[in-house]
Amino acid sequence: MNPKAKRLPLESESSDGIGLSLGQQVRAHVLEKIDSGEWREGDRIPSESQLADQFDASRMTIHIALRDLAVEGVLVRRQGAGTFVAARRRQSTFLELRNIHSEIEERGNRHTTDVISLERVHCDMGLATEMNVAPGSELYHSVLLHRENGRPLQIEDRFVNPRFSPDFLEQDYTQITPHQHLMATGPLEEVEHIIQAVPADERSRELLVMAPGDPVLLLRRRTWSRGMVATSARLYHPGSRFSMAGRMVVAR
Amino acid sequence: MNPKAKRLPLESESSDGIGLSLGQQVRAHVLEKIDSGEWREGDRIPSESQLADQFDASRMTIHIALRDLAVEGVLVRRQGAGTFVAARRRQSTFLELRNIHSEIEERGNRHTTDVISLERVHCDMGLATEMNVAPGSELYHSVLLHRENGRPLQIEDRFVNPRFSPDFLEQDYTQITPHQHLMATGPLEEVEHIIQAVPADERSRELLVMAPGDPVLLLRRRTWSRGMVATSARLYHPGSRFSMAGRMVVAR
DNA sequence: TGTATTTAGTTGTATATACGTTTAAGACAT
DNA sequence: ATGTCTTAAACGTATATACAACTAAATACA
Repeated sequence: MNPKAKRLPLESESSDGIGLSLGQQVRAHVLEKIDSGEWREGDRIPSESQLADQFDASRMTIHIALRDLAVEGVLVRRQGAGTFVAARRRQSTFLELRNIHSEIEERGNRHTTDVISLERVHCDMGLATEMNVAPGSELYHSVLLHRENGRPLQIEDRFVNPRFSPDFLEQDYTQITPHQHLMATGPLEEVEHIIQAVPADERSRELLVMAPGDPVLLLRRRTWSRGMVATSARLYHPGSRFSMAGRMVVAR
Repeated sequence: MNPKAKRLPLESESSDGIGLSLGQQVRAHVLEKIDSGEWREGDRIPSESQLADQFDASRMTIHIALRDLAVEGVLVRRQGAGTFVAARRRQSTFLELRNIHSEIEERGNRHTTDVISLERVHCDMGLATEMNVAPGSELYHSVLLHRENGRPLQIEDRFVNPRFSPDFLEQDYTQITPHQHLMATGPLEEVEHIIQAVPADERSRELLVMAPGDPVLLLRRRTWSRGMVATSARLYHPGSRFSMAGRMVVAR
């Protein structure tokens, strides 16, 4: 690299990095490439030297920026091989977006889905609050029954914001899960979970083939994407056949 | 600092850092000081220059080591002020060690505890497996009723390994919670949580003053410390008055 | 006494350089 | 086709230096 004038600290002229230090610009650049999807999981990103040329920075500056991202788990670096986009961080079991499909398959069992209903609805006040839309707005509503080896395990009662997923009703939910479709539709930004034990209502008792007196373990989940409530789901499970477990090693 | 001979990479002579790079030695040193309790939360640690002298390293080497620890959340660094030991990382709501006392107080309510029983027991096969001790071993057993503003909210049914906390039975659980006592007894290493919805048994219905048909939200928790199962607890909550909620922003 | 101002100390950022370590791919011989 | 060797490329670690930015305490001043 040619000798270059000392740059004025904290005074950067780059088009997309106003006010950011060089290292921060590099960081932002990498995160933007990943967020935009241009660089995907496992992709190799440009080498330190290439980025150093591109940003007119020294290799050490690039090195430290990438190193930080590696410590944070965004990148994986392999000496001699290169720098790669890390696999998305797994969340802890409870807060993980529990995907009934993967869950069942991980146990080596067969997952099937019955579509109970799939329709447009207009929301009432309560639902409008829940989905953060205007009362009376159109929403998509699906009710599915998930089975493990034929045995009912979960009723998925879901409302979807059409603005988030306009083609939600056109999918074949015997083939993919709404979860899969929605995850492919937009980036997950925030999740809210509420766990409750409730008495079984009639629909649950019938669809889930529950014994009298057996309560329901209800998981309510709202997810945010692109700044809106993308979907709100109620997941009903038979208390006698379903529990949620998580184990964690305490940090430090 | 005096000019010093180039050190042979990866060949360190320090007493407690055999085979570790300089940066790793610094890292290990800092973590050891924190783990041993010599440096506590909020303490200011030696400056980069002091550590550089101490390790006969350049300030940049120290800087990068401390910077990494800051990214990981072990340290907090304030330009101009110094480097401090960070507060212990909070865990996410679900997996957080839910402490009924803080939970109630955070809502601005009054927490009281009834001691239902507190005794020595000898464990059967199932309990021995659960606590990972020999069948017939002595265990401590406590049953407490936690109230929020006088209203029953949780039955805490707990077994404790005497080897972990020999003085468990001598505490006054109307004043402190077992949770507080146990946390002060040893470092938390691992936690297992299982959440279930179960029909209310007679004891729960009575103690928790539950309506007929109201199910119990049961949280089972085992914690490991110093390599053993320190305690196993069953926390019973009235389904109609209790839910667990958690909200998280998705990483990245 | 109370308020600015200065100053020493500390971290933040960046560069240029040097050499070690690891990986993957190509060359080559078998 | 297979295995070995070489080599270029990529990351890892460390140093010395320079200056910017910030903080807290000391100092000067009104």
